[in-house]
Amino acid sequence: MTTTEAAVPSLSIGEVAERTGLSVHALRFYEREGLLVGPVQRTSGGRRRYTSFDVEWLLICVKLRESGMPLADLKHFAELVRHGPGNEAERLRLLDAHRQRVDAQIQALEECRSVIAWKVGVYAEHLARGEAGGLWDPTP
Amino acid sequence: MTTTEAAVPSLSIGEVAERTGLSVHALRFYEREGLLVGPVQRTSGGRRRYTSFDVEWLLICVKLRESGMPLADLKHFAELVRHGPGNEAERLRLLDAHRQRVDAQIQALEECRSVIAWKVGVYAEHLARGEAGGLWDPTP
DNA sequence: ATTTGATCTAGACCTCGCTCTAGATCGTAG
DNA sequence: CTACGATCTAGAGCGAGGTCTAGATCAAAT
Repeated sequence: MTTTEAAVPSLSIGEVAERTGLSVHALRFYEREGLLVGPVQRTSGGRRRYTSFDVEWLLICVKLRESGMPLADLKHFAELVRHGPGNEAERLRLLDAHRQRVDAQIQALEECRSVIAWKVGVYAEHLARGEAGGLWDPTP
Repeated sequence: MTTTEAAVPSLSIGEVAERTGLSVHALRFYEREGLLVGPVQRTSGGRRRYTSFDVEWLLICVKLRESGMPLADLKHFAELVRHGPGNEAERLRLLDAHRQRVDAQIQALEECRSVIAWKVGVYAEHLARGEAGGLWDPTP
């Protein structure tokens, strides 16, 4: 013990859950599914200890998941990183493909947004006019 | 109440599937789940005939679903419309709440996008430099 | 020493949103 | 009339992504 603690903080699963927004269940699930780059360290008593690298990786996972990357792709990415250098081109392809999907998703959402906003406007106007106006039903 | 009888072509389920992008299975499923405003008309032989109103509504449903509205909310919206006028304020709330969620989603995606784009940049640069550079692993 | 709370494993279970199957019927083309 | 494809119903099945349970163990506080 003594001086080395500050360099490798080593968090418990609960602390990691707090920091990543994932539940402890999800953390264990991700590990089982092979979504982590390396095996999580354990204490003598068998409890998980996460390094800051683990947490960083998990934060990336969260971002990728948030943006709709399937767990399978995440797993693939983790495998690539796990096998070390030499496959950066593939990692790049994977990420870039995902970025493109995200772009498409943003575009689609913006289109939806404008359709919805227009509808909201229709209803708002209708209400403002004291609901006397003609609002035909299969909502215009 | 509509002006043109000829403008109500009455489509089969297959045709509606084509036009909406939903499968025939999904169309029957949506109907069972009460996601449609009215009951779909039937031929004497029991086959569904969709009006252009049905199709319009379904196209709205598709947009709302695409942007992540759960079927339960869609059902609620359909119920409001089904019960006719008088609840426009609630319809407005429902749609506007969804619009806000979509906005948040777009924002989140844009954040993800920039994180990913940055990472793509890191890998690309690394590769351009002939992968001699230092790429530490839990992907920087 | 005891209690309390966090964590452990393995595996069952859940929600969501469809998708598919089976077996019957309809309707049109030859 | 016969075939054949589209449609019908009821209900089972599926894949994704977790979530939850049971029963045990660990670690810290009283």
